[in-house]
Amino acid sequence: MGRKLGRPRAGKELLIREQILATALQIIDGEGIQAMSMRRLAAELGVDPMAIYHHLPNKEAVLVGVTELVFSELRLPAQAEAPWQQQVYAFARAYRELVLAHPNLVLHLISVGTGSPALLAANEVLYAALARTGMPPRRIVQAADLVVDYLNGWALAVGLSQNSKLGAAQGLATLLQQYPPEHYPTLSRIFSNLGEDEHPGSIEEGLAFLLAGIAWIAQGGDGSLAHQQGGLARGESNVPTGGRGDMSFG
Amino acid sequence: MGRKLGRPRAGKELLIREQILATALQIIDGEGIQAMSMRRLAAELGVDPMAIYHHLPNKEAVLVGVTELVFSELRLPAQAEAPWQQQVYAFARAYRELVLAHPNLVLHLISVGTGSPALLAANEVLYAALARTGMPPRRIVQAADLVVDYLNGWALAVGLSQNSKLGAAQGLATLLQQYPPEHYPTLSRIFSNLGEDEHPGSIEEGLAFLLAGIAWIAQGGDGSLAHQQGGLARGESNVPTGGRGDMSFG
DNA sequence: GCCGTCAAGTCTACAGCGTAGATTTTAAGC
DNA sequence: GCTTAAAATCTACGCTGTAGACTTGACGGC
Repeated sequence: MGRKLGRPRAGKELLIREQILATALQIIDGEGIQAMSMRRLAAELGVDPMAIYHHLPNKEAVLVGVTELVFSELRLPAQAEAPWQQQVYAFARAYRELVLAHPNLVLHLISVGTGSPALLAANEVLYAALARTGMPPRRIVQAADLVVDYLNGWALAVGLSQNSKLGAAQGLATLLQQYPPEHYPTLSRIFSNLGEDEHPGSIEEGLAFLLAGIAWIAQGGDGSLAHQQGGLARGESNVPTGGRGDMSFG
Repeated sequence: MGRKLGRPRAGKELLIREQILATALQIIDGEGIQAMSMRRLAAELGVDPMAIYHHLPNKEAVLVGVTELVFSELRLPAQAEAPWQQQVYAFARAYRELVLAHPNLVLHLISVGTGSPALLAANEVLYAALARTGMPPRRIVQAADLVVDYLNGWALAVGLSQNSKLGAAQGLATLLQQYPPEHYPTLSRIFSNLGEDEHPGSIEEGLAFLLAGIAWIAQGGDGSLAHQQGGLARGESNVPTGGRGDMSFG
């Protein structure tokens, strides 16, 4: 019988860590993360399920390994001479490419990725770009958190809308059609006056808003509501800008 | 034996949809979403696992029901007179309260929530606030997407860091200590010049940047890199602002 | 009052999951 | 040459979601 037992000849091992992770990524990219079971992965490798455990301690380790494999593809063009806005754009684009290449892995990219050295390098680029604004460290960290949170939120939306191929706003528009227009007047008005050719995968528009805000505050804007026509005068803002978690309504 | 069979007396039903969802939420809040199995839920209700299926078609329906239950708690103060920035803040705060009250449900709040009528009402508030900036519909949708994506990214970070109680930047700082400072010079410099008392749960600072950017563009800023000292002069920006998905590096 | 239909709950069972433990064979180290 | 350890397999356990059959009692129509 073709039943194989015992340790294989040298160099004839059936499995290596690299192959396991590559195959796992293939399954995830092709059929989603829920299709990636240890048994399925083993079948794909033509091997007993338990064989994998000689190379990786458990399923979580496989997923972490796959995530690090993907993050290792992250390559940033270190253009130290460019304006900081372009550097942030470059950071965002690199992350965007990763997410669009592996949308089914998005959740793990966001959660597991934090521990990856490749991500540290990427953050070095982001922080260096933001440091060139001249803002104090505290503001830089806040701005970086803002950029990262936005990109993660956008990435998650991409990952979730993989099936429906709709952006968040697009899904809202569809849902809206089930109700009479007067029920949600603003939404109805705005979406009826909107062109058809929006592309939800874009990240530029959001970043444009975001970088404008960072630039404003870096220039000396106080982040309050003061610099808006018809807004509050400087000093009478009642939105806490440096508060310590006071979010109550009262 | 205490073995119960058959249809119960009128009014003596052991289960109602409402109780099932409330108990499921209790499990999720207390022990995380992975603890919420149908068997566990049934045990908590003192009932056979299959009994649940007479009230909800499957586990996914339970989770959707729980999500809608939580979203139904979302109540926005409709202060139509306030400046639009404060209205956006109010929207963000309401969402924040929801997330902090049920961090273990974050992923479902983001993904399943889209179909909930309560979320439509919340979006009506957000869009109405942004419409008061005077921006054209296309910009309003972009700004709303930005706000929603940021809040979702922030919420996901809260959900993921529930165990470690660390913010994204805080986790970065910890990871950074494993390497010599000269390896990631900018990160090292910034984090060493940073106070200890950062509170990662805050959303105000990010929103301050974000609203500043929206206000700038609403005032007539073009969203390019032009309005930054030392940046590009107006018109020579090579960052696409109205592009159609052209994200290539070349 | 009676009877068919349906609803609520139980019980059994199945396929799939992650993985612990024992077993077999062979490569590598002393 | 002997010992140790590694690679792969096999079996088995407890867990999961849920399909299907069964029991009992409520309810509507006659």
